[in-house]
Amino acid sequence: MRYLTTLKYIDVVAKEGSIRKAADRLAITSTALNRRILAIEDEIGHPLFERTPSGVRLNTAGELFVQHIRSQMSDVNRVLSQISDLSGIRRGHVSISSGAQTISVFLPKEIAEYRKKHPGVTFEVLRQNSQAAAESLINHDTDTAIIFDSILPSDIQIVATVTQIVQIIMAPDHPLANETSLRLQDCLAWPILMPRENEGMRTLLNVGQVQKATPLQTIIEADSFDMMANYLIHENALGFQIPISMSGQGGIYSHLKAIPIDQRDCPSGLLHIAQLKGRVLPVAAAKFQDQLVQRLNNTFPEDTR
Amino acid sequence: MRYLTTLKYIDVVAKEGSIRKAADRLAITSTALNRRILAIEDEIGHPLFERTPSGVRLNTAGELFVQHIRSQMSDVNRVLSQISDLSGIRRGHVSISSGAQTISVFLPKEIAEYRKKHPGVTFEVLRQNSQAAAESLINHDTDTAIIFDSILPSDIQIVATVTQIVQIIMAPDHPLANETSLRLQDCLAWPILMPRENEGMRTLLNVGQVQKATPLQTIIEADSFDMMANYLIHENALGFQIPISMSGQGGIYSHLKAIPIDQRDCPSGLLHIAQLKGRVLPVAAAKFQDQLVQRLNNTFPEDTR
DNA sequence: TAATGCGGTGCATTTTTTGCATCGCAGAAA
DNA sequence: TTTCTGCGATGCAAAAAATGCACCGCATTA
Repeated sequence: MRYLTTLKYIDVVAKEGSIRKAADRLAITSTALNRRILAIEDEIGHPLFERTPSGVRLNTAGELFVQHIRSQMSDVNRVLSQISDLSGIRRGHVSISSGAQTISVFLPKEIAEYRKKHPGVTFEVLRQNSQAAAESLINHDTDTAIIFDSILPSDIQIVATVTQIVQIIMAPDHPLANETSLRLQDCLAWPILMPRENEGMRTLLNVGQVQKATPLQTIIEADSFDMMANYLIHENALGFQIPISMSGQGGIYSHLKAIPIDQRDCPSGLLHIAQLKGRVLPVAAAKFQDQLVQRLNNTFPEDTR
Repeated sequence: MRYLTTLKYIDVVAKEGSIRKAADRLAITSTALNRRILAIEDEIGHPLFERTPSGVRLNTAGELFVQHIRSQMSDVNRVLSQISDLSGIRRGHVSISSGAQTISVFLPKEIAEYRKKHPGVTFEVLRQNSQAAAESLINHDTDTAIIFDSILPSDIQIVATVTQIVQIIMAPDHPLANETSLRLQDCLAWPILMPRENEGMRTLLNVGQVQKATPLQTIIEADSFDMMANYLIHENALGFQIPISMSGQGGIYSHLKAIPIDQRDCPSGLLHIAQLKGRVLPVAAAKFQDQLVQRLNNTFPEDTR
C-alpha cells in the first residue's frame, strides 16, 4: 500500500531509534527518510521525535501517533484480506504469541488442522512469555495470544480461559510412576527439572515450595519444556507439565508418565486465549482464534466459570 | 494530511457517484483523479468501483474499503487533536446529530456552556431524524447524537437514556390551561398541531390516538416544534412537547403552558445519547458527550434504569 | 585532539503526478 | 434510426515531488 509508506517509515524509525539505521533497513537514503519525517512533523504541526545525539526517540505526540499508525496498518490488512475473500480465495495471515507450554505440541496440531481447511492462510508463531505477549498484542505485532497463568494489563481482552492442573512428569519406569497423585514431599528424593522464573508455571510451583518449605533439588532450570522432557529419558528425574502440553499423540510426551500434584501443594493455573481489547481481528485470525477457543473448551470442559 | 489525500478522494468519489463531479469538487482534473483510483485499485488487486454509463458506484470491496477509510480519517483527526492538546491549547471539533426536540433550546445552552470552558472547540449541529442520525454516526459524519424514542441499529451504542413524558402545550389563557393532567378526549374540541410522521413523538401519540379511536382535528403537521409553539400564540390550538424542549429560560416556551398527557393515552418516550459502537471519540467530542449525559441525568433523575 | 556517528540542508537527478487533448462507449434525445 | 451528451480511460508533455549525493554543524567518545 503506497499511501502507507510514510507511516511505515515512521514506525520503523520509532523501532530502530535512529533515522540512519531505519533508512538502512528500508533501503533508502537517510536524507530521504529524514525529510519525510520532517515533512510530516511539519504537517502535524508538532514534532514526533526527540532528537538526541545518538539518534531519535518518540516524544509523547509520537507515541500517540505511532500507536495510531500501528492500529491503522493492521486494520488495513484486515480490510484487504476481507476484500481478497470476496474473490473466492481465502487468504490471510495469523500471528500468534504463545507460551512455551503450548507452542510445542498443541499449536502445531491446531495450525495444521486449520490449514487443511484454508491452505491460503499463513502463520507466524512467536514464543514469548506473558509480558512480551501482551506487548506484542498492543503493538499489533500479533493477533492472538495463548498465555498461561498471568495477570494481564487491562487493555488485553481475555477471550477464553481453561484451568490446567500441574502434573509431575517422569520416565515410565520411574519408581513413582504408579502413583495416582503426588505431593511435593514425595519429590524431595529426586532431582528436579524446574521451569524458569518468568514462566507462569514457576509461580504456581513456588507457592507450594515456599508454603511447605519444601527444598526441591533443582538440577536444571530451563525455559524449554521439550528439553526438560527429553532429559527425563536419560536420568530418573522429575519435571513439570500441564495437560495441554501433552495432548499430542506421538512425540516425546507419549513416552512419559504424568501424575497430578496434590492440589494442597500446587494450585491449578489458568490458560488464557487473549487479544487486544477493541481490536477487530482479520478474518483468518478471528477464525483461528475461534478454533482455539472451541478446542480448549471441548478438551477441558471442567472449567465452566 | 497529505498521505490521506487519495483516501479522501475515494471517499468523495463514493459520495458523488461520479469521478468527474468529484474531481470538480476537489478542484483537480478528472483524469488525475481517475488515475489515482485506478492506481489504488491496482494496488489492492481488486476494483472498488463498478463503472456504469452514468458514473461509478461502490462495489462490495469498495464498501468495505470506504468504511475503513472513514474510520481511519476520523481516527486521525482524533489523534491530531489529542496531539494539539499536548501543546496546551485545547482545540477540537464536535459534530452532533440532533432531533428537532433538542436542537432549539437544549443544545444551544449546552454548547455555549461548553465553549465557555473550551473556546477553541468548534461545533457542527445537524438536525436529523433518528434514521439519518444513525447513518451519520455510522459514516463518521457526526460524533454523537441525541435521538428521541427510536429503535436504533445494533452498531449504534446508547450512552445514556432518560424518559420524557409527552406534554400538551397551549397559550396561557387557554381554557384548559389550569388542568394538571389531560386526556386525549379533552383535546377533541380544539385544533391540533401535530408533529410529522418521522418524528419519534408522533409514534407515541399515534398509540393513544389509535387505541382510543380519538380523532384529533389536526390542522397543521410540521417538523418544526418552534413553528408550532409560535403558532399557539395566534390561535387557541394545542401542541405537543417534551420537557427537555422547554427547559430554557426565555424564548417562546416561557410564554406557554405545558400539561402532561395522561399516561393511559400516551406512553412516555425515551431520549437517548448515542454514538457509533466501538469508536473512540475525539477528546472534545467525548467531553461534550459527558457533559450532555451528566446534564440529562441531573435534570431528569427519575429514570435510573 | 582527532574520529565517529548523528540529524539537517543545497542541488542536480529521477520518479511521480497532473493537465490537455482525445478515444470509445452507452444511454438520451431528436 | 441517427445524433448527441456525458461518462471513464489513455498517450504524451509539463509540472511537482521524492530521492541520492556531497557536505555541514554538533555532540560524544577514544
